[in-house]
Amino acid sequence: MAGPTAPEPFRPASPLFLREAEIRKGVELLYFGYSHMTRAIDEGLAAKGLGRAHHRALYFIARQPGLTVSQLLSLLAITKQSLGRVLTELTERGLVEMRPGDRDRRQRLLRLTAEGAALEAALFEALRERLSAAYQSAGQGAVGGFWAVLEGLIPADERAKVAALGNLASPRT
Amino acid sequence: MAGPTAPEPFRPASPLFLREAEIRKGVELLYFGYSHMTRAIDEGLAAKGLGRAHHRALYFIARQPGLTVSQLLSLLAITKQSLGRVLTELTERGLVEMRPGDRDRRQRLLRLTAEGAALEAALFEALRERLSAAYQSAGQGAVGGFWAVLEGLIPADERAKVAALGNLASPRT
DNA sequence: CAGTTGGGCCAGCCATGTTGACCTGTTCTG
DNA sequence: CAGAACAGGTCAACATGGCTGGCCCAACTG
Repeated sequence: MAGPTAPEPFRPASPLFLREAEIRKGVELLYFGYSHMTRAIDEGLAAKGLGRAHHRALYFIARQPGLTVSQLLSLLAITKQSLGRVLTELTERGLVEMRPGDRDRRQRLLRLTAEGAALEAALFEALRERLSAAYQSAGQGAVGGFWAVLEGLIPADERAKVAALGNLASPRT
Repeated sequence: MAGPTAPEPFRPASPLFLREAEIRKGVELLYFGYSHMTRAIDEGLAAKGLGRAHHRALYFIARQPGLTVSQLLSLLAITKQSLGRVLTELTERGLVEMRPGDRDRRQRLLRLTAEGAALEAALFEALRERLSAAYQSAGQGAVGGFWAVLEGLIPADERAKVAALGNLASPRT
């Protein structure tokens, strides 16, 4: 389409047209990186007869004990139905327990049982191995950049929810 | 678990026990970042009645025109069956075409039709918007770190395949 | 020629997402 | 206090995209 003249010159250009190669590299690394991270726990999950959906629920409940069903729904961005199935299975297996909120008794506050916490910790161990190896091979300086780009991918409203994950988690009291 | 004394001191510690918070932050950002990147194209795909699986195939065929079915299989890490379904649909819709290899006529070399290339380009546009916004908000310095950590998540053997993606792509000749 | 390899395809299963409707309690509000 | 709004649960039905195992043909390779 472009004339035959310009042989890909140095192009500072409009920032919305960063060089395609850089974008493709990001897309691909994000795809493969994410794949390998998630595969790290598949074995452990399969051993318990659980799937990735179960792990996501376990993970966020571990991260924010006492969160409500609708908070979890909004984090996972799936439907009530889909979450319901997963949550039912997890409670039936004694990995998660729910108790009514005391300010609002309609709510169910979710938390892991001891067994659930042990499973989550074991799965997290696999994630930690992968990620900490990646952090190390990249160097500590790289980690900040890693975080910053990913934060930029998350829409502003959701960014707040994600950032809050760490803060509210009850300390080991 | 730790005594009440040490208020989270500077801890060079064993590298396999990086602070849990840093690992969890990485896990979460990777999860949400990946989610939002992939959601960026769902609308465009739905408009054509295609799914994410179709996009992955389109993407890699666009990236490496002329690759064989088994090369694509090894990139996607799914089974022949699963890929077969997707590839059949894409060829039936005239988005992908296959021709026998000339050195080995058992192979099917995959490439996009003009229509397929147009669709891939349109979808890529959505990805580019998201990612380039993220690159910008993070700053160019961050991008290298982003790449480095993700590369560290990919096992060495696969890393070669991924890195080769860019190089072999036929230039716009 | 025999064996391996690249690719295709059948039937069936499973996990996980979706919709839409409808029900129960609980809380909030006029 | 009555009615609306809300948190949550549940049913039925369906779509997508993985998976297995088996069997096939054509082509390449020793």
